[in-house]
Amino acid sequence: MACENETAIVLREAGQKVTPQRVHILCEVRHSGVHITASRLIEELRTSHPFIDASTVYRTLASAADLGLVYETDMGSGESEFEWVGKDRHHHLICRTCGDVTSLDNSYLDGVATLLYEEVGFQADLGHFAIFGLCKSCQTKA
Amino acid sequence: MACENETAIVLREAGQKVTPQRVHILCEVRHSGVHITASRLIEELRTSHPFIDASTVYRTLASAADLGLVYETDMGSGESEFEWVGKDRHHHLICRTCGDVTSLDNSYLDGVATLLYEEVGFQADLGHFAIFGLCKSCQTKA
DNA sequence: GCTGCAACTGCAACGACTTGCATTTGCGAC
DNA sequence: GTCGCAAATGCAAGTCGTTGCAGTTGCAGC
Repeated sequence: MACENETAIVLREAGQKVTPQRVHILCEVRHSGVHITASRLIEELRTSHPFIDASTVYRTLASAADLGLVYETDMGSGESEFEWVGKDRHHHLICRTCGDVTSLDNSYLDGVATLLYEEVGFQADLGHFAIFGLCKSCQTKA
Repeated sequence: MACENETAIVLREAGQKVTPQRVHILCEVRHSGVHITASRLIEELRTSHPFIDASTVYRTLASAADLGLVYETDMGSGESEFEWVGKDRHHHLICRTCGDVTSLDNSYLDGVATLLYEEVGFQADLGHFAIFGLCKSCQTKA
């Protein structure tokens, strides 16, 4: 797959060693589409590459998150979810009732980031944000 | 302490049973000033009330958070922090480098909440928010 | 003051994630 | 091609927080 070569290149450019484990893990995240929980990822890897240890998965994901290759988001369920970083930065609206996740364009919070920098001097890292609340359909149901 | 009576009243009004464990736990949160991590809370309770189980602490805090008595915030360290709900809602700016926490007035994010409700129909729960980034002094140091 | 029941507690087991350490491995230098 | 070392891996043990369940307890009604 071209994906694997590309992932390897990204890793090498980031100054990381290119190991089959890392490539497999990151490819899996990449292919999984949107979010994937750590446990689900480990589950999937167990079938395709049974020799990869869970701790390796967590370490790889943590270092990838540090490098900005993936986003790590706490969805409030006690499990972290991971997502391959694409070109567009976006946020997530998470419904407390039904657990539904909606993507939200970056523009909403950009203003806040600018404001914070101008007034407080705080350089907010608003690249990926989880906002909890009540979604439209759950509001009408309640 | 007057605090304990008051806490008991709050609990009863919320339709919860008033047990010594709950009163102790909530008083501890209240007295701890600003934020306190769950593990630190359990630590403190172990000295003052050694008979309280950790699971009771977590359950009490979870139900208190549901009732809006305390805020639960994920500070990104893997440990949740709890804070007694005062009159003012506010947010936190957390520096990724030095770990410093600054309080932020509620007004900054109110606009975002309104915008979200008008445009997406999502009722965001922005009562208490943790924003990660780089604080002023760490920016100049870097 | 007693009774009944729903809610709360404590225990133990469990799942998610981290950490320490010995071994292995990628890869740049020779 | 092979050497050496830093970095990554796998294993096992440990921590943090959650959950199921049986026993206990607050408290409203009598």
